[in-house]
Amino acid sequence: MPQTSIREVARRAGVSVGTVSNVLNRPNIVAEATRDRVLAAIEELGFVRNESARRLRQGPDDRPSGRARAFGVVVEDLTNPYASDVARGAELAFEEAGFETLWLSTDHSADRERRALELLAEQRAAGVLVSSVETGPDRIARWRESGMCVVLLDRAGPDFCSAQVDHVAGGDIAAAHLLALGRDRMAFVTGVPEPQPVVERCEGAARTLAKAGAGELAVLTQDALSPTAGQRAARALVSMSPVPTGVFCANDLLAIGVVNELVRLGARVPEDVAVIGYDDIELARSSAVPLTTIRQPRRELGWEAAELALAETAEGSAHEHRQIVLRPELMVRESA
Amino acid sequence: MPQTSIREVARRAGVSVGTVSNVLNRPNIVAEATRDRVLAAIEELGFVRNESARRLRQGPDDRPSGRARAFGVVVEDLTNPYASDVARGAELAFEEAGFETLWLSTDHSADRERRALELLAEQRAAGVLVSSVETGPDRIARWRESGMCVVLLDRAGPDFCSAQVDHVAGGDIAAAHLLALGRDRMAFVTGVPEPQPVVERCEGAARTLAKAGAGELAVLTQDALSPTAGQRAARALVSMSPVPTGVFCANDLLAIGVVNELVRLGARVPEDVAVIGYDDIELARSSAVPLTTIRQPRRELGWEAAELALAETAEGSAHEHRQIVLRPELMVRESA
DNA sequence: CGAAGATCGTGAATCGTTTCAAGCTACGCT
DNA sequence: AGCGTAGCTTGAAACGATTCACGATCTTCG
Repeated sequence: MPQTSIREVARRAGVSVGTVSNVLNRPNIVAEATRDRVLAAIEELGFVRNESARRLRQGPDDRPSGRARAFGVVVEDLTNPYASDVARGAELAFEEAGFETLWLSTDHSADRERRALELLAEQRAAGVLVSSVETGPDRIARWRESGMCVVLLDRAGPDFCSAQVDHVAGGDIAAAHLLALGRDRMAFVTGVPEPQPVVERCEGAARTLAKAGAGELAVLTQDALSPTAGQRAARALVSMSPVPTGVFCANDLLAIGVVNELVRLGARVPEDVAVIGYDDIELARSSAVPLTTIRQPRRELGWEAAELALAETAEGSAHEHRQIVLRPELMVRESA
Repeated sequence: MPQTSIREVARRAGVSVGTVSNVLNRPNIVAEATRDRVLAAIEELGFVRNESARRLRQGPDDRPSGRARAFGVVVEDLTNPYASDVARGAELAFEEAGFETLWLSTDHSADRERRALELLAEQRAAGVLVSSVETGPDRIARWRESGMCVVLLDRAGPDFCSAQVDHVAGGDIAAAHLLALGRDRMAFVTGVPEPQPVVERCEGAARTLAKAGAGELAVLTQDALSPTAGQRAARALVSMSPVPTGVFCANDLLAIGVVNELVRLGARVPEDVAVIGYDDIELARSSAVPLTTIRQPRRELGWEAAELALAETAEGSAHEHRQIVLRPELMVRESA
């Protein structure tokens, strides 16, 4: 395990360590012959830069030392395609700006969230996009003080940059569409743990119903936001009296489960029950009854959040926090 | 940005830097009063350990210095639920052993793959699980020389530990099941870019067909492994003559698209065409026609790979490479 | 021919943390 | 009192890469 260091490369090439470093960082100021000799030595020894050492001693002597060229993206569950698409969008923006992206998921544990942010702080990441925020504001303030910029994903906060989708508007759009189809006995299907955005979708829908003078929005809460939970919800729906004529689901996975089980139980979609989902995952387009749904600009969300983080990093203390709100979009297919 | 360092904490608490370090790493050898004073100072100054410096100076003076307590998981596409489940399984094992996990995806780019592995090498990660391997063996050998252990995911290699699912057996199981149902006009639906495992599933199925003396396996290659690609495949299937009676799909997403479109086009599943998928994603269970599919032990795969990596790291040079092969399992539902 | 640039290389200082040998106290024992 | 010991603390030496003020050559031109 002889950690090949820059020093051994220098010895092998018959130059000083400073020159090796120059070959690595400003190849153009080194004479070609020397450069080739150094590169050859690097190749022969299989030298790989030690990023820790590099970060430790960094920046011209006045600048604060040692920020990594990396951002973290902390979300609740990376196995959820919504989250991984947002992360991917962010990664694209960061990559373009020459930054690495660290994907971290908290799996709904406050402990893991704290751990993830602590990790990023210890790594001296340039900043972080967080969607899951269980941590108290004091602790966040502290990380920020230590120089890491924090952008909220899908949440808002007075002292933060944030990028979010207008979920209230999404709920409104969905409910208005169902009302326009004459479906005024409406149910909202959701599952726990219920993320804030889902709560807002429900509010938006409820408000629109109230404004239109239609009946109450019946809320069915399942134990997850998954297709199988949707199937259970469908069974509950058909046993209600009267059976709702419009169903708005907290996400597409639920909606797909609801539609499949409704069809299975003999209800026609959308004739008997109109169903509308949320997210526009790829499957929505190609399920048995193509799903009408609310499309969220997912990659764009991640991309915009990343741009905010990059701006905040670049602008330094002159920075003013900005809140970006993206509007979701109704995709009309066949289920409603 | 005054990077609060251990030195300032020491000054504030009126102790030496060595003592602060001891509070951080071996709290029990420090007198309680001192420890409290140091902890208070840390709290007041908002001190966060600099992980780069820590890693740089590490290990008792003989051991090779500076391996991070982190492993990388490099897969092709983290937005694919299969990959993220494998990664999650690995993360669980690593977490239990006190290691961090870095998720990296290559998005089918050899460049990004090289970048990802280079990144891990530069970070001095303890090791890496890779499923995407476009990189030549010489370069891998080099990383390994530099002390990083490499475990192959879903691939095998003579000089590596590896964990994989027996895809040939998976193809065999699927084809045998369809044969047992009397479906001997069989098609295989796949998409490009076609991962090695998919190629093996196809081989397994073809071999089983040949052994049974049934007809050729017709192969339909689409431009992706997605539901919409599946829909296109379905349209191609019904225009074949004779129309195949059994369809084996490279993954469940394709299969769901195939089933939905077949139903839409008026074919009955499984009466007219039996369809079998691969992966057993959650949706397979709850699609319009619950999907018969081959279940892969995904988290377990990640977990086992992680255990191999941990073992290799622990055993050092005494280590002997092991190949783990997990067997997939037939899940009979309604589509076949 | 000699001074002024231009072009390259050098090597010591530095980043923040951990480790370890050595030092310091307070205490118990003879 | 003298000595040993246990319990804490100290301070300096690493770790590996980067930077920067200086040298050392080599060109160019009055």
